[in-house]
Amino acid sequence: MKSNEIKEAALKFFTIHGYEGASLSQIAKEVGMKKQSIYAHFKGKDDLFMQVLRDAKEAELSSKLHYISKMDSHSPKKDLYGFLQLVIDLFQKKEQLKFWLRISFFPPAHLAEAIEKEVLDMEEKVQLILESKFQDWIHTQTIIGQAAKIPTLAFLGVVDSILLELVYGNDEKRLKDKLEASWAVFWRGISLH
Amino acid sequence: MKSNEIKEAALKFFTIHGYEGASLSQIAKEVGMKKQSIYAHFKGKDDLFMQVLRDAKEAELSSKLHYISKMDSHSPKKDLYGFLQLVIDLFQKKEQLKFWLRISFFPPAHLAEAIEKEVLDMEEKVQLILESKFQDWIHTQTIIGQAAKIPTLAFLGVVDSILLELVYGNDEKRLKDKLEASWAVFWRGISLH
DNA sequence: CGATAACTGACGAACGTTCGTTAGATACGG
DNA sequence: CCGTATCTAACGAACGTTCGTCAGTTATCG
Repeated sequence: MKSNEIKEAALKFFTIHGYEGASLSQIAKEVGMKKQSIYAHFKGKDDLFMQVLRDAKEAELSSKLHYISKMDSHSPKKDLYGFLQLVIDLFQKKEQLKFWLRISFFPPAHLAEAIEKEVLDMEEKVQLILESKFQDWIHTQTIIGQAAKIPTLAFLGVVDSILLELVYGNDEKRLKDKLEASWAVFWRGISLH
Repeated sequence: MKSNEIKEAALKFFTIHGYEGASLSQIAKEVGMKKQSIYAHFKGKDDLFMQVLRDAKEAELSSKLHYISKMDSHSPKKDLYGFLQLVIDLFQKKEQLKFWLRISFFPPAHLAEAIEKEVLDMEEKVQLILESKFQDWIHTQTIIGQAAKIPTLAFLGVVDSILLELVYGNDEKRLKDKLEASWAVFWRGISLH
Protein backbone atom coordinates (compact mmCIF):
# COMPACT_ATOMS: atom_id res chain seq x y z
CA MET A 1 0.00 0.00 0.00
CA LYS A 2 1.41 3.37 -1.05
CA SER A 3 -0.44 5.19 1.72
CA ASN A 4 1.67 3.42 4.28
CA GLU A 5 4.86 4.44 2.55
CA ILE A 6 3.73 8.03 2.68
CA LYS A 7 2.84 7.75 6.35
CA GLU A 8 6.20 6.18 7.04
CA ALA A 9 8.06 9.02 5.39
CA ALA A 10 5.80 11.57 7.06
CA LEU A 11 6.51 10.00 10.43
CA LYS A 12 10.21 10.39 9.81
CA PHE A 13 10.14 14.05 8.84
CA PHE A 14 7.54 15.08 11.40
CA THR A 15 9.74 13.49 14.04
CA ILE A 16 12.89 15.26 12.93
CA HIS A 17 11.51 18.66 11.98
CA GLY A 18 8.14 18.90 13.67
CA TYR A 19 4.86 19.76 11.99
CA GLU A 20 5.81 23.17 10.63
CA GLY A 21 9.35 22.15 9.75
CA ALA A 22 8.33 19.16 7.67
CA SER A 23 7.13 19.82 4.14
CA LEU A 24 4.97 17.75 1.85
CA SER A 25 7.52 17.98 -0.93
CA GLN A 26 10.18 16.49 1.33
CA ILE A 27 7.87 13.65 2.26
CA ALA A 28 6.83 13.05 -1.33
CA LYS A 29 10.42 12.96 -2.54
CA GLU A 30 11.21 10.34 0.08
CA VAL A 31 8.67 7.95 -1.43
CA GLY A 32 9.47 8.96 -5.01
CA MET A 33 6.51 11.02 -6.01
CA LYS A 34 5.37 14.62 -6.36
CA LYS A 35 3.81 16.37 -3.42
CA GLN A 36 0.52 16.86 -5.25
CA SER A 37 0.12 13.08 -5.48
CA ILE A 38 -0.20 12.89 -1.73
CA TYR A 39 -3.65 14.40 -2.17
CA ALA A 40 -4.79 11.19 -3.82
CA HIS A 41 -4.34 9.51 -0.42
CA PHE A 42 -4.93 12.24 2.14
CA LYS A 43 -7.10 15.29 2.36
CA GLY A 44 -4.13 17.48 3.20
CA LYS A 45 -1.27 18.00 5.58
CA ASP A 46 -3.44 17.99 8.69
CA ASP A 47 -5.16 14.79 7.68
CA LEU A 48 -1.85 13.05 7.03
CA PHE A 49 -0.49 14.29 10.31
CA MET A 50 -3.44 13.15 12.38
CA GLN A 51 -3.41 9.71 10.77
CA VAL A 52 0.26 9.33 11.58
CA LEU A 53 -0.50 10.46 15.11
CA ARG A 54 -3.25 7.91 15.64
CA ASP A 55 -1.11 5.11 14.25
CA ALA A 56 1.70 6.03 16.60
CA LYS A 57 -0.64 6.15 19.56
CA GLU A 58 -2.12 2.79 18.75
CA ALA A 59 1.28 1.16 18.31
CA GLU A 60 2.67 2.48 21.54
CA LEU A 61 -0.45 1.79 23.53
CA SER A 62 -0.74 -1.78 22.38
CA SER A 63 2.93 -2.45 23.06
CA LYS A 64 2.68 -1.17 26.58
CA LEU A 65 -0.64 -2.78 27.41
CA HIS A 66 0.54 -6.06 25.97
CA TYR A 67 3.61 -6.03 28.18
CA ILE A 68 1.77 -4.99 31.32
CA SER A 69 -0.95 -7.57 30.90
CA LYS A 70 1.72 -10.28 30.73
CA MET A 71 3.21 -9.34 34.08
CA ASP A 72 2.84 -12.32 36.35
CA SER A 73 2.22 -10.32 39.52
CA HIS A 74 4.89 -12.20 41.43
CA SER A 75 8.06 -10.26 40.77
CA PRO A 76 7.50 -6.53 40.53
CA LYS A 77 11.23 -5.92 40.52
CA LYS A 78 11.66 -7.88 37.32
CA ASP A 79 8.43 -6.68 35.75
CA LEU A 80 8.95 -3.00 36.37
CA TYR A 81 12.55 -2.97 35.32
CA GLY A 82 11.50 -4.89 32.25
CA PHE A 83 8.98 -2.19 31.48
CA LEU A 84 11.73 0.41 31.50
CA GLN A 85 13.73 -1.75 29.12
CA LEU A 86 10.68 -2.06 26.90
CA VAL A 87 10.32 1.70 26.70
CA ILE A 88 13.98 2.11 25.80
CA ASP A 89 13.63 -0.61 23.22
CA LEU A 90 10.51 0.92 21.71
CA PHE A 91 12.19 4.28 21.48
CA GLN A 92 15.28 2.99 19.78
CA LYS A 93 13.60 0.56 17.40
CA LYS A 94 10.38 2.29 16.51
CA GLU A 95 10.28 5.81 15.20
CA GLN A 96 6.69 6.06 16.41
CA LEU A 97 7.46 6.59 20.07
CA LYS A 98 9.90 9.35 19.21
CA PHE A 99 7.23 10.99 17.11
CA TRP A 100 4.61 10.55 19.77
CA LEU A 101 6.81 12.12 22.41
CA ARG A 102 7.75 15.10 20.33
CA ILE A 103 4.31 16.09 19.29
CA SER A 104 2.62 15.31 22.58
CA PHE A 105 4.99 17.73 24.27
CA PHE A 106 4.92 20.37 21.58
CA PRO A 107 1.91 19.98 19.36
CA PRO A 108 1.30 22.36 16.47
CA ALA A 109 -0.86 25.09 17.98
CA HIS A 110 -3.83 24.72 15.67
CA LEU A 111 -4.12 20.97 16.39
CA ALA A 112 -3.27 21.14 20.07
CA GLU A 113 -6.76 20.42 21.26
CA ALA A 114 -7.30 17.28 19.20
CA ILE A 115 -3.86 16.00 20.11
CA GLU A 116 -4.31 16.61 23.81
CA LYS A 117 -7.39 14.43 23.78
CA GLU A 118 -5.45 11.53 22.32
CA VAL A 119 -2.61 11.99 24.77
CA LEU A 120 -4.86 12.11 27.80
CA ASP A 121 -6.76 9.06 26.65
CA MET A 122 -3.56 7.06 26.34
CA GLU A 123 -2.05 8.28 29.60
CA GLU A 124 -5.21 7.38 31.44
CA LYS A 125 -5.32 3.84 30.14
CA VAL A 126 -1.70 3.10 30.99
CA GLN A 127 -1.96 4.56 34.45
CA LEU A 128 -5.13 2.65 35.21
CA ILE A 129 -3.84 -0.79 34.37
CA LEU A 130 -0.48 -0.09 35.99
CA GLU A 131 -2.16 1.09 39.15
CA SER A 132 -4.11 -2.13 39.45
CA LYS A 133 -0.84 -4.05 39.26
CA PHE A 134 0.63 -1.98 42.07
CA GLN A 135 -2.52 -2.57 44.04
CA ASP A 136 -1.94 -6.31 43.76
CA TRP A 137 1.64 -6.02 44.92
CA ILE A 138 0.64 -3.93 47.89
CA HIS A 139 -2.03 -6.46 48.79
CA THR A 140 0.36 -9.39 48.66
CA GLN A 141 2.88 -7.33 50.61
CA THR A 142 5.47 -7.50 47.88
CA ILE A 143 6.05 -3.76 48.13
CA ILE A 144 5.28 -1.16 50.78
CA GLY A 145 2.49 1.39 50.95
CA GLN A 146 -1.25 1.68 51.04
CA ALA A 147 -2.30 3.94 48.19
CA ALA A 148 -1.32 2.35 44.88
CA LYS A 149 -1.35 5.76 43.25
CA ILE A 150 1.89 6.86 44.88
CA PRO A 151 4.22 4.19 43.51
CA THR A 152 2.36 4.29 40.20
CA LEU A 153 2.94 8.00 39.67
CA ALA A 154 6.50 7.73 40.93
CA PHE A 155 7.18 4.92 38.49
CA LEU A 156 5.63 6.84 35.61
CA GLY A 157 7.97 9.64 36.66
CA VAL A 158 10.95 7.33 36.26
CA VAL A 159 9.65 6.32 32.86
CA ASP A 160 9.35 9.96 31.87
CA SER A 161 12.84 10.83 33.03
CA ILE A 162 14.24 7.94 31.00
CA LEU A 163 12.24 9.01 27.97
CA LEU A 164 13.62 12.47 28.36
CA GLU A 165 17.14 11.16 28.44
CA LEU A 166 16.36 9.22 25.27
CA VAL A 167 14.95 12.23 23.47
CA TYR A 168 17.88 14.22 24.55
CA GLY A 169 19.92 11.18 23.78
CA ASN A 170 23.48 11.92 22.85
CA ASP A 171 25.15 9.57 25.26
CA GLU A 172 24.57 5.86 25.66
CA LYS A 173 26.59 5.70 28.86
CA ARG A 174 24.77 8.56 30.46
CA LEU A 175 21.46 6.86 29.71
CA LYS A 176 22.65 3.68 31.38
CA ASP A 177 23.90 5.59 34.42
CA LYS A 178 20.69 7.49 34.79
CA LEU A 179 18.55 4.39 34.38
CA GLU A 180 20.51 2.48 37.02
CA ALA A 181 20.53 5.41 39.43
CA SER A 182 16.83 6.19 39.08
CA TRP A 183 15.91 2.56 39.27
CA ALA A 184 18.03 1.83 42.34
CA VAL A 185 16.61 4.75 44.28
CA PHE A 186 13.06 4.06 43.13
CA TRP A 187 13.21 0.42 44.05
CA ARG A 188 14.65 1.15 47.47
CA GLY A 189 11.85 3.69 47.84
CA ILE A 190 9.06 1.16 47.41
CA SER A 191 10.55 -2.12 48.58
CA LEU A 192 10.24 -3.69 52.00
CA HIS A 193 13.54 -3.68 53.83
CA MET B 1 16.30 49.18 24.51
CA LYS B 2 14.30 48.00 21.53
CA SER B 3 16.44 44.90 21.08
CA ASN B 4 15.18 43.51 24.36
CA GLU B 5 11.59 44.03 23.35
CA ILE B 6 12.24 42.07 20.20
CA LYS B 7 13.93 39.28 22.12
CA GLU B 8 11.04 39.18 24.55
CA ALA B 9 8.52 38.78 21.76
CA ALA B 10 10.75 36.26 20.00
CA LEU B 11 11.01 34.24 23.20
CA LYS B 12 7.25 34.09 23.37
CA PHE B 13 6.65 32.93 19.82
CA PHE B 14 9.59 30.55 19.68
CA THR B 15 8.25 28.95 22.84
CA ILE B 16 4.74 28.54 21.51
CA HIS B 17 5.43 27.65 17.89
CA GLY B 18 9.03 26.51 17.79
CA TYR B 19 11.71 27.84 15.49
CA GLU B 20 10.06 27.01 12.19
CA GLY B 21 6.59 27.86 13.38
CA ALA B 22 7.47 31.35 14.56
CA SER B 23 7.75 34.04 11.89
CA LEU B 24 9.62 37.32 11.97
CA SER B 25 6.53 39.22 10.90
CA GLN B 26 4.63 37.85 13.90
CA ILE B 27 7.43 38.87 16.24
CA ALA B 28 7.74 42.29 14.67
CA LYS B 29 4.03 42.94 14.90
CA GLU B 30 4.14 42.12 18.61
CA VAL B 31 6.58 44.97 19.25
CA GLY B 32 4.91 47.30 16.75
CA MET B 33 7.29 47.29 13.84
CA LYS B 34 7.84 45.67 10.47
CA LYS B 35 9.87 42.53 10.10
CA GLN B 36 12.53 44.32 8.08
CA SER B 37 13.32 46.50 11.07
CA ILE B 38 14.47 43.48 13.02
CA TYR B 39 17.49 43.41 10.74
CA ALA B 40 18.68 46.67 12.28
CA HIS B 41 19.19 44.75 15.53
CA PHE B 42 19.96 41.21 14.48
CA LYS B 43 21.73 39.61 11.57
CA GLY B 44 18.76 37.40 10.87
CA LYS B 45 16.44 34.80 12.31
CA ASP B 46 19.22 32.49 13.40
CA ASP B 47 21.08 35.28 15.17
CA LEU B 48 17.96 36.38 17.01
CA PHE B 49 17.20 32.83 17.99
CA MET B 50 20.68 32.10 19.32
CA GLN B 51 20.72 35.28 21.37
CA VAL B 52 17.40 34.39 22.93
CA LEU B 53 18.77 30.95 23.62
CA ARG B 54 21.88 32.21 25.39
CA ASP B 55 19.86 34.64 27.50
CA ALA B 56 17.56 31.83 28.56
CA LYS B 57 20.46 29.57 29.42
CA GLU B 58 22.14 32.24 31.49
CA ALA B 59 18.96 33.07 33.39
CA GLU B 60 18.17 29.49 34.23
CA LEU B 61 21.72 28.57 35.11
CA SER B 62 22.19 31.49 37.46
CA SER B 63 18.87 30.83 39.18
CA LYS B 64 19.75 27.21 39.81
CA LEU B 65 23.34 27.79 40.85
CA HIS B 66 22.29 30.60 43.15
CA TYR B 67 19.82 28.36 44.90
CA ILE B 68 22.15 25.41 45.19
CA SER B 69 25.02 27.46 46.54
CA LYS B 70 22.74 28.73 49.30
CA MET B 71 21.93 25.24 50.53
CA ASP B 72 23.16 24.97 54.08
CA SER B 73 24.22 21.33 53.87
CA HIS B 74 22.32 20.40 57.00
CA SER B 75 18.87 19.53 55.75
CA PRO B 76 18.86 17.78 52.40
CA LYS B 77 15.18 17.03 52.72
CA LYS B 78 14.29 20.69 52.86
CA ASP B 79 16.91 21.78 50.33
CA LEU B 80 16.10 19.22 47.69
CA TYR B 81 12.36 19.64 47.94
CA GLY B 82 12.95 23.38 47.77
CA PHE B 83 14.87 22.88 44.56
CA LEU B 84 11.90 21.13 43.02
CA GLN B 85 9.70 24.03 44.07
CA LEU B 86 12.19 26.43 42.53
CA VAL B 87 12.03 24.64 39.22
CA ILE B 88 8.25 24.72 39.23
CA ASP B 89 8.34 28.38 40.12
CA LEU B 90 10.83 29.20 37.38
CA PHE B 91 8.75 27.37 34.85
CA GLN B 92 5.53 29.10 35.75
CA LYS B 93 6.93 32.58 36.20
CA LYS B 94 9.60 32.83 33.57
CA GLU B 95 8.97 32.06 29.95
CA GLN B 96 12.66 31.35 29.54
CA LEU B 97 12.68 27.92 31.13
CA LYS B 98 9.78 26.87 28.96
CA PHE B 99 11.68 28.05 25.92
CA TRP B 100 14.87 26.38 27.05
CA LEU B 101 13.14 23.07 27.57
CA ARG B 102 11.37 23.09 24.27
CA ILE B 103 14.34 23.83 22.12
CA SER B 104 16.80 21.69 24.06
CA PHE B 105 14.57 18.70 23.43
CA PHE B 106 13.72 19.53 19.86
CA PRO B 107 16.19 21.95 18.37
CA PRO B 108 15.88 23.16 14.79
CA ALA B 109 17.97 20.68 12.83
CA HIS B 110 20.37 23.17 11.28
CA LEU B 111 21.26 24.64 14.70
CA ALA B 112 21.25 21.38 16.61
CA GLU B 113 24.98 21.21 17.05
CA ALA B 114 25.43 24.69 18.49
CA ILE B 115 22.45 24.20 20.78
CA GLU B 116 23.65 20.86 22.05
CA LYS B 117 26.89 22.42 23.15
CA GLU B 118 25.06 24.98 25.27
CA VAL B 119 22.80 22.34 26.76
CA LEU B 120 25.64 20.03 27.69
CA ASP B 121 27.60 22.86 29.23
CA MET B 122 24.69 23.79 31.43
CA GLU B 123 23.80 20.24 32.42
CA GLU B 124 27.38 19.55 33.38
CA LYS B 125 27.64 22.55 35.65
CA VAL B 126 24.43 21.80 37.51
CA GLN B 127 25.26 18.15 37.96
CA LEU B 128 28.75 18.93 39.24
CA ILE B 129 27.74 21.31 41.99
CA LEU B 130 24.78 19.16 42.97
CA GLU B 131 26.94 16.08 43.19
CA SER B 132 29.31 17.81 45.60
CA LYS B 133 26.36 18.58 47.85
CA PHE B 134 25.28 14.96 47.83
CA GLN B 135 28.84 13.99 48.61
CA ASP B 136 28.70 16.16 51.74
CA TRP B 137 25.44 14.58 52.85
CA ILE B 138 26.81 11.11 52.39
CA HIS B 139 29.91 12.03 54.37
CA THR B 140 27.93 13.41 57.26
CA GLN B 141 25.68 10.36 57.08
CA THR B 142 22.59 12.42 56.43
CA ILE B 143 21.61 10.15 53.55
CA ILE B 144 22.62 6.65 52.53
CA GLY B 145 25.01 5.48 49.86
CA GLN B 146 28.63 5.70 48.83
CA ALA B 147 28.74 7.03 45.30
CA ALA B 148 27.25 10.52 45.20
CA LYS B 149 26.49 10.08 41.52
CA ILE B 150 23.60 7.72 42.12
CA PRO B 151 21.37 10.00 44.21
CA THR B 152 22.42 12.94 42.04
CA LEU B 153 21.27 11.33 38.81
CA ALA B 154 18.14 10.00 40.46
CA PHE B 155 17.30 13.44 41.74
CA LEU B 156 17.90 15.00 38.35
CA GLY B 157 15.54 12.35 37.07
CA VAL B 158 12.86 13.54 39.45
CA VAL B 159 13.48 17.10 38.29
CA ASP B 160 13.10 16.01 34.69
CA SER B 161 9.87 14.15 35.32
CA ILE B 162 8.42 17.21 37.03
CA LEU B 163 9.54 19.43 34.18
CA LEU B 164 7.87 17.08 31.78
CA GLU B 165 4.65 17.27 33.70
CA LEU B 166 4.94 21.05 33.55
CA VAL B 167 5.53 21.12 29.82
CA TYR B 168 2.68 18.80 29.36
CA GLY B 169 0.90 20.82 31.99
CA ASN B 170 -2.83 20.71 31.69
CA ASP B 171 -3.61 19.79 35.24
CA GLU B 172 -2.50 21.52 38.40
CA LYS B 173 -3.69 18.67 40.60
CA ARG B 174 -1.93 16.03 38.59
CA LEU B 175 1.30 17.98 38.91
CA LYS B 176 0.92 18.12 42.67
CA ASP B 177 0.14 14.42 42.87
CA LYS B 178 3.10 13.49 40.75
CA LEU B 179 5.44 15.75 42.66
CA GLU B 180 4.38 14.32 46.01
CA ALA B 181 4.55 10.74 44.78
CA SER B 182 7.95 11.07 43.12
CA TRP B 183 9.33 12.97 46.06
CA ALA B 184 8.05 10.52 48.66
CA VAL B 185 9.50 7.52 46.86
CA PHE B 186 12.75 9.30 46.07
CA TRP B 187 13.25 10.44 49.63
CA ARG B 188 12.56 7.01 51.04
CA GLY B 189 15.01 5.71 48.49
CA ILE B 190 17.93 7.76 49.76
CA SER B 191 17.15 8.33 53.43
CA LEU B 192 18.40 6.32 56.37
CA HIS B 193 15.60 4.36 57.96
C1' DC C 1 -14.47 0.65 -19.92
C1' DG C 2 -13.90 2.43 -15.48
C1' DA C 3 -11.30 3.31 -11.59
C1' DT C 4 -7.34 4.41 -9.26
C1' DA C 5 -3.11 6.86 -8.82
C1' DA C 6 0.18 9.03 -10.65
C1' DC C 7 1.44 13.20 -13.36
C1' DT C 8 1.88 18.57 -15.03
C1' DG C 9 0.71 23.14 -14.29
C1' DA C 10 -0.71 26.81 -11.78
C1' DC C 11 -2.48 29.36 -7.65
C1' DG C 12 -2.27 32.80 -3.72
C1' DA C 13 0.10 33.28 0.38
C1' DA C 14 3.81 33.45 3.30
C1' DC C 15 8.58 33.02 4.20
C1' DG C 16 13.46 35.15 5.25
C1' DT C 17 16.21 38.48 3.29
C1' DT C 18 18.23 42.62 0.79
C1' DC C 19 17.88 47.17 -1.02
C1' DG C 20 17.57 52.12 -1.02
C1' DT C 21 15.59 55.77 1.55
C1' DT C 22 14.01 58.73 5.25
C1' DA C 23 13.38 61.04 9.72
C1' DG C 24 15.46 61.97 13.85
C1' DA C 25 19.15 62.12 17.14
C1' DT C 26 24.08 62.89 18.23
C1' DA C 27 28.78 64.64 17.61
C1' DC C 28 31.99 67.87 15.95
C1' DG C 29 34.57 71.71 13.95
C1' DG C 30 34.45 76.70 12.94
C1' DC D 1 25.62 78.80 18.09
C1' DC D 2 25.32 77.02 13.63
C1' DG D 3 25.97 74.00 9.95
C1' DT D 4 27.43 69.64 8.68
C1' DA D 5 28.52 65.01 8.99
C1' DT D 6 27.65 60.54 11.09
C1' DC D 7 24.80 57.28 13.23
C1' DT D 8 20.41 54.98 14.48
C1' DA D 9 16.14 52.92 13.68
C1' DA D 10 12.58 52.58 11.19
C1' DC D 11 10.28 52.23 6.58
C1' DG D 12 8.13 50.51 1.74
C1' DA D 13 9.14 47.70 -2.02
C1' DA D 14 10.76 43.95 -3.92
C1' DC D 15 13.64 39.66 -4.29
C1' DG D 16 13.68 34.63 -4.99
C1' DT D 17 11.80 30.53 -2.72
C1' DT D 18 8.89 27.58 -0.69
C1' DC D 19 4.60 26.47 1.11
C1' DG D 20 -0.08 23.89 0.87
C1' DT D 21 -3.65 23.28 -2.29
C1' DC D 22 -6.60 22.64 -6.43
C1' DA D 23 -7.75 21.45 -11.36
C1' DG D 24 -7.07 18.96 -15.30
C1' DT D 25 -4.60 15.29 -17.76
C1' DT D 26 -2.30 10.91 -18.57
C1' DA D 27 -0.95 6.17 -17.53
C1' DT D 28 -1.87 1.66 -15.42
C1' DC D 29 -4.46 -2.33 -14.69
C1' DG D 30 -8.34 -5.43 -13.60
